[in-house]
Parts: sequence; C-alpha cells; structure tokens
Amino acid sequence: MRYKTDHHERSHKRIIDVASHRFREDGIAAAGLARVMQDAGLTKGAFYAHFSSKDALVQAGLMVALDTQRDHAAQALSDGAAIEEVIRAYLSPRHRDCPSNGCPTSALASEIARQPRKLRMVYTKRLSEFLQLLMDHLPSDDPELNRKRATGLFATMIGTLQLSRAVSDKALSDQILQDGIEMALLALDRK
Amino acid sequence: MRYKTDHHERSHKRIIDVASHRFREDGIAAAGLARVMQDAGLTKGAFYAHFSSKDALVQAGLMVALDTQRDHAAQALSDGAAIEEVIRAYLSPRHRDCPSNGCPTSALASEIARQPRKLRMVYTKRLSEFLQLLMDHLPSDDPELNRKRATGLFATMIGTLQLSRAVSDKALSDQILQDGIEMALLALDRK
DNA sequence: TGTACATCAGTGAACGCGCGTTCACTGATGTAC
DNA sequence: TGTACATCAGTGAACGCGCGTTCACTGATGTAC
Repeated sequence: MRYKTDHHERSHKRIIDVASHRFREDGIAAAGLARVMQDAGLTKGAFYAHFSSKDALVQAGLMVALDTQRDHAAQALSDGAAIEEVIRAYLSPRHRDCPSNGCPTSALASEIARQPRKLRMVYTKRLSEFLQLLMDHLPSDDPELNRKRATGLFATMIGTLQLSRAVSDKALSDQILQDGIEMALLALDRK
Repeated sequence: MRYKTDHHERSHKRIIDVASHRFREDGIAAAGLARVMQDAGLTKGAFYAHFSSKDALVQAGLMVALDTQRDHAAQALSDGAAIEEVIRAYLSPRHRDCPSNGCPTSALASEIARQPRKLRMVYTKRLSEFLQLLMDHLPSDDPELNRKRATGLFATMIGTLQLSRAVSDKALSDQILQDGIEMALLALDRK
C-alpha cells in the first residue's frame, strides 16, 4: 500500500524512537529487532527498508537518546535551573526507576565500550558536547578547573545511578543516590 | 575416562574462572557457553554436569570476580598502600585497557541491574562489604562521613573507568582518567 | 598379582528457539492518458 | 472524469547460525575378588 509522502520518514523515526528505549531497557546485545519492529507497529521484514543493519539502528537510536538527554539538560539549565537541580533530578529515584527514558550513558556505558569504533566515535562527540554544556554551568572562574570538574561530576553521576540500579536493596539504593549527590556537589566547590 | 579425585572440582573452578573473564570481556548476554567451555578445555555438553543453567554460572563467575577484586584491594591496603594509590591503580590505563581482568562492576554494572533478583542480592552483599573496606581506609574521624564518601568515591571510580572505556579518542580517555582521579581525591578531604 | 566390574567426567549429536538478514510478493495510492 | 499503470512501504516466509539445553554413550581409572 502506498502511503502519504512522509509515511516512510515517520515510520523511520518511530523505529528509532522505539529502539532507543528498548536498548536502554534491555541492553543493546539483548534487544532484538523483531520486538523493536513489533513495538513500532511493523513486521520485522520491513526493517531493511529503513536500516542497513542492526548496527546502523544502534547508532541512530543511541544518537537520538543522547540528543534528547542533552536537550533536556540544556532546557532545564537555560530555564534558570541551578546545576544542583539538574544533579538532583539525575540522581533521583524517578530516573533510577526508568532507565528506558533516561540517560543512555548510565544505561549502556559498558556496552558502548564494546561497540564498533564508528559508533564510539559518534558517542565521543556527543559526550564531549555534553561535558561542554556541564562545564559552562560550573561556578569556578577557572575554565580548566571547570572542565575537569564537569568530567568528574558526570562520571560520579553515571557511576552512582548504575550502582543504585544494580543493588537489590531499596534502602541501600536510595542511600547510594543521596551519597552520590553529596559527592557530585563536591565538584561545585569553587575550589 | 575417570580422573583423579579432584578432577571434577578443578574443571568446575576452571569453568568459573574462564567465565568470569569472558563475561567482563564480552558482557553477560553476549558471552556464550560454548566459548567458555572451549576456553576451559572442555566441550559444551559437559557444562550441565557442573551448573544447572547459565544463570548459575553467571552468579558463580561474578562472585569470583568480585572476591578477587576485593582481595586485591584489601591486600594492597593491608600492605600499607595509601587509598590514593589504590585509586590511581584503579583509574590507570592498565586497568582501563584490560576489562577482563579488572573490576566486574565497571565492566558489567548496567547488565547486573538487569539480572535476576537473586544474583543482584549476591552482588549487593559483596558491594556492601567492599564499600565497608573502602570506608575503613578513609581519613575522616566521622564514620558516617566516611561511609558516604566511600560510596561516592566508588561511584566516581566506576563511572570514570566506564567513560574512559567508552570514548574512542585516546587522549580524551587519558584525560578522563586524570579528571576522575582528581574528583575521587575530593572524597579523601578530611571535611 | 591379575581380572572383571562399577564409576562418572566428559563427548558429541541433536533439540527447539530466536537471532539478524533476504527476498518474492502485495496492494493502496499517485500519475498518465 | 474514468481507467491502466507505476510506485514503493510493508508483508511474511524462509535462510543459516549460534544460543541454551538434553541425553545416550564412551572409556580411563579405582575397587572388588
């Protein structure tokens, strides 16, 4: 059946959107194309009319997730939120409990390290831009210090979120988030 | 063929050892039993004479890896090494470049979060013990502060190592490790 | 001491399944006359 | 305006493959007599 002119493009975006959530939910290796296509309202046979391989979808899905996360943070910060608020939202039970809508680095960092070089290059670019965004909102007057602190801060944030997701004890998980917030706030010290 | 009395036990341990490295190298989902058994010098048919399922091997392999890592850190600290040395060794290019011999939390954190509850309970216990070890070597006189700092410190360490492994640019990766060390050292401030 | 047997760790073929991928086909719509 | 045709997004069956898992069998060794 021939559809409206933008039908292909809309399907394409829907597949990427579904995939970006599925990868964060199940992990890249454990996520199957059949499930992604089904959730996008299509059959798996249609996949290769949209992407040349699973790797291509992984790259597209990860990019969208990264851009969404960056836009979200940028929006909050440009709305006048202090970076402390961004940290607290990142290290919240809400974010911990919904990886599929959350930060792709937290959900997939160790798997990204095992992906093909091309994807890691794309990831590296996005990460650098995000760290730039973070450092522009750190309080020190020393740009070099802010750069270091932004990197350390983000590392603390993803490490904390992952630990809080890995443990089975809810009280400990909540405690980890709290401790991570305090650790993260150390990066905001003017020196 | 009937072997020496401890042959079964030795094979068992060899399978676990191989698996603990393979999981860290490839990820849990992506690691296959056939490869593990082959690396252990056996055929895949022998697997179920040793374990009831892949899940059981995952648990055994992860436990061994966690214990090894803890023993390694404990040994260094009891040999009089400052915790700063442990941090620097953890956030070294050497550790970054060899995940299969390194910290299982760094290699597998996001995947552990997706494992069955039983495994996560085992993991939680080991993690708590490791954090206890860390906090006992922090410099503050306030135990509660040390507990918080130990958690934040470890989160920073695993987050930093994962970021350094994910990026494709070596210079950036080295920089991330350096920045992570500085961030981690903030946790050693007496207050 | 020598022989027959019991043991059991390990073998290797086979199971069903879901994976990523391919491809001949369908059929609703836009276009040409 | 009505009809024939071209387009092409999507369908669904099929491919080979490796997965986790099962099981009848092998054969070297320890034990019993």
